[in-house]
Parts: sequence; structure tokens; C-alpha cells
Amino acid sequence: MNTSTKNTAAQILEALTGDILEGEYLPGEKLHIKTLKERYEVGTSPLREALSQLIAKDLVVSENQRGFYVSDISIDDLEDIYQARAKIEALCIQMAIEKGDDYWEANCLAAMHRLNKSSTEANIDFKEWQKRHSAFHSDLVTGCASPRLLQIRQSLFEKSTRYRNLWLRENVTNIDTLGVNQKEHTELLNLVLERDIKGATQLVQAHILTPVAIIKNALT
Amino acid sequence: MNTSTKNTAAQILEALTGDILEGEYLPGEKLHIKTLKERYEVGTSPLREALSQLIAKDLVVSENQRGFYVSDISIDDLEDIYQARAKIEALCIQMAIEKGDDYWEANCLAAMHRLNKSSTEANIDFKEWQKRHSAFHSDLVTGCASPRLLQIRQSLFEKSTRYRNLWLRENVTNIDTLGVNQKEHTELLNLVLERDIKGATQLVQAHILTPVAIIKNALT
DNA sequence: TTTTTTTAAAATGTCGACATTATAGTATTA
DNA sequence: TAATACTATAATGTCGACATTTTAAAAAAA
Repeated sequence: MNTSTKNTAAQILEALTGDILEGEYLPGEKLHIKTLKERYEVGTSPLREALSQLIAKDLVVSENQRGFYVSDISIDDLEDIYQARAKIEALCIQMAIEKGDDYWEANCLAAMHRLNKSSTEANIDFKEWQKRHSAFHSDLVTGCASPRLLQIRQSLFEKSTRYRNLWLRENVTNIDTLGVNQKEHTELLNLVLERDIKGATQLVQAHILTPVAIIKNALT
Repeated sequence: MNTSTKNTAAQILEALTGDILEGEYLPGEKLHIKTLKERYEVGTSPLREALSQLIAKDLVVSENQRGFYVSDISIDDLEDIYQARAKIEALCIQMAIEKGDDYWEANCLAAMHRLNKSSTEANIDFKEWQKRHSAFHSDLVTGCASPRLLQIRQSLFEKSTRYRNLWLRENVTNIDTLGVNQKEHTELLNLVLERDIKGATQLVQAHILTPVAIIKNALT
């Protein structure tokens, strides 16, 4: 019996997405139908439906009669994705500054506060910090009030996850980076609240592009 | 026998996408599995795989055990999509101006020339004009050299198609609009070649947003 | 009549079987 | 030995059947 509200395809989609993003399946790796069926204990149809959606999300590629493969990663792709992310984030921030209301401002301040608390703890709970960090940036851009742009932003963020995980593996232990990070967040929030579009967009782009150099090293 | 290089799922995806965009299936309409199977003469699996990809593309929505529906359209969505398109197009143009090389410039000039020829014909072949118009704008943005941004642009363009078709139905006979359009294209190309980022991005945004008012009327 | 319950019909989602195609290993020929 | 042709094996992609759930209709109760 299936008490869940989601159908099997949706469940596998979630599991597969997570497994690909977390490196359970490596870039370029072949995804054998039979193996996947056994692993997730499902039939052909929902599995292939999930794979179809992963194709649309660019996480999987397929060739007729030759099966499914995890999408490759590359330095070019890394740079393109992060560049696109930076530009989209800047665009959202700009629109948020132009449109954002008092409630949005308050939400940003609250998110900053939560992030600060998490950063200054004696021994940082990194998972929690990640969550609050992500929430802080989300709250900033939410003011732009464009579902489609926010969706694009989310999609690019997901696409960058496999690269970001390479960065995390290098820096998760290095707590110093959080300090530098924290200064940038404070500055970014100030620029946003001062409605300094140029300053905020420039800073947020640089902020997003920071890990690129490190990831490039990890890739070579 | 199937001589095509594409599998059945990919073929149905193409057919279904076209049919939804061209209004063969209306917004909100239920897509009955049985009906679709008969219409496209295929089995369950490839059909559902195609529908899965359409879900990922936001053209179809589904609820577990309650089937598939063509995504709704709305004025809010119309405005959001066109706004997002305008912003992305401006971003691409900006980056193209910053990065574009001589070959890109030449391609833009060539595309303009082809578009001009098509516009000044005695009796305009509208299909051909559409093709050249689309190619002109594509060539302008291609200079940005970002596969991801161009992909986002393409995806938003597709999402706007159902709305655009409402506009076309109102204006396809009205050849005057092409004249106004043509002046804007010439001006846009000049601004781009003069590397006037501010001018070009402002104009292209306005250019894209032009049909919104008309479509809004058609929707109410 | 209006609401609830029961029943029948229709639709969805999942599975395993099967035909087709690709792959890898073996034999054959130059 | 190297290259080609053949064969057996494995994998993919498609189909129709079936179990489950939803929807609609009819019957019963308030």
C-alpha cells in the first residue's frame, strides 16, 4: 500500500535528484534501468517517467536505444552556470530593491539575525548554517515578486549543486571562510536596505562567484 | 517499423508541445490518457514520459490519481513571463554588447538585412517574416555566449507562445504594426553596434513588452 | 426536496512480458 | 597478427493487462 500522496514517479524523481546532486551517481555515469529498478524497488514506467523529468532538468541525458547517463560536468559549464546565477541573482536583487515593501525589509532583517546567531555559535551546526544562509539569500530576492525569475534562480541553484558540493568538501572544515562570508552578508543587507542598486548587485555577483576559483582547482 | 532516430516519447513530446502551444488543447483542459493514446497512436509508457517532460516545462500540471491538465494561463502569469523575458533579453543584450566580436556584429547585420527584405516585400510572407524576426533577435543575444542564459531565454519564449498567439490573432492582418516594429529593430541594431548598453537594453525591454497591453485585452 | 450512502463505470498508475536494438565476445578470413 | 563477420548476451523501449482510485449515477434516508 502507498499512503503517500505522491505517486511513485514523483518519489523516485526526488530520490534520484538527491542521489545525483549528492554524487551518489557520478557525472557521465550510466544509469542502468535494471539496476535502478532494483535499487528503488519500482517498475519500469515510474522510473522512466522520473528519468524523463531529469532530462528536462538537464541532470540526465539520453540517447535513443543507448540508455541514460548522468550529465557531465566541466569547467566551462561551471563558469557558465555560476555566471548565470550571479547575473540572475543581481537582477532579482535589483528588482527587489525597486519593488520590495516594508514586510520584505523586515523579513530580510530577521533572516540576517538568524544567520548571525548561527555563525557566532561556539561550535557551528553547519547544516543549520547552510539552511539559514540559503534562507537569507532567498528572502533578499523574494522582494522581486516574480515567480518565474525566482523559479529560474532556483533551477540554476540546483544545477550548481554538484559543483557547490566540491567546494563544500574543500571548505566545510575551514571555519574562517564563514567569517569573511558573514562580513559580506552584513554589507549586502546594508546596501539593499539603503536601496543602493549598483552596490548591492555588484557585491552579490562577486559573492556568488567567490567559490568558482576553488571549484576550478578541485576539478583539475 | 520506426525509421526515425527519435524514440516514441520524444516524438509525442514534440507533437504535444506543438498542439498545446498552438491552442489545440486549451488552458486548463484535461488531457485524457486514453484519448491521447488513440490520437497519437501510442502506448501508455511513451505518452506518460512525454507528459512528464511537459510537467517539467510547466506546460502541463498533474495531480496524483487525478490526471493531467494543460497549465492555466492568467493575466498575472502573462505579465510575469513577459517581464521576465524582457529582463533576460536585456541581460543577454548587455552581455553581448560587452563580449560580442566582429563575427557576431556581422551576423547581426546580416540578420537585419534579411529581416528588412522580408518586411518590404509587396505581399509579406508572414511565416517567413516571423522566422527572420525571431532569428534577428536570436543573433543579437547570441553574442552573450552563455548557453544557460540562452536556454533560459528560449524556455521563456516558449512559455510565452500561448500568449503571443493571442496577439498574433489580433495583429496578423494588421501590417502597419510591422512598420513600427521595423523602425524599432533598426534603432535597436544601431544602439547595439554603437555599444550603447543603456539605450539598447531599455529599447529591447520596451520592444518585448509592447504586445502585453493588447494580449491583456484579448484575455478579458 | 436535499443530503447521504451505495453502486457502477471510468480513469489513473504500476507492473512484467516481449520485440527490437546495441554490445561484447568468438570465430573467420585476409 | 589485424580486420572483419558472426553469434550470443544484455539492455532498451513499447505495449497491454490489472489493481487501485476517482468520478458519476442511482438509491436510500433525512
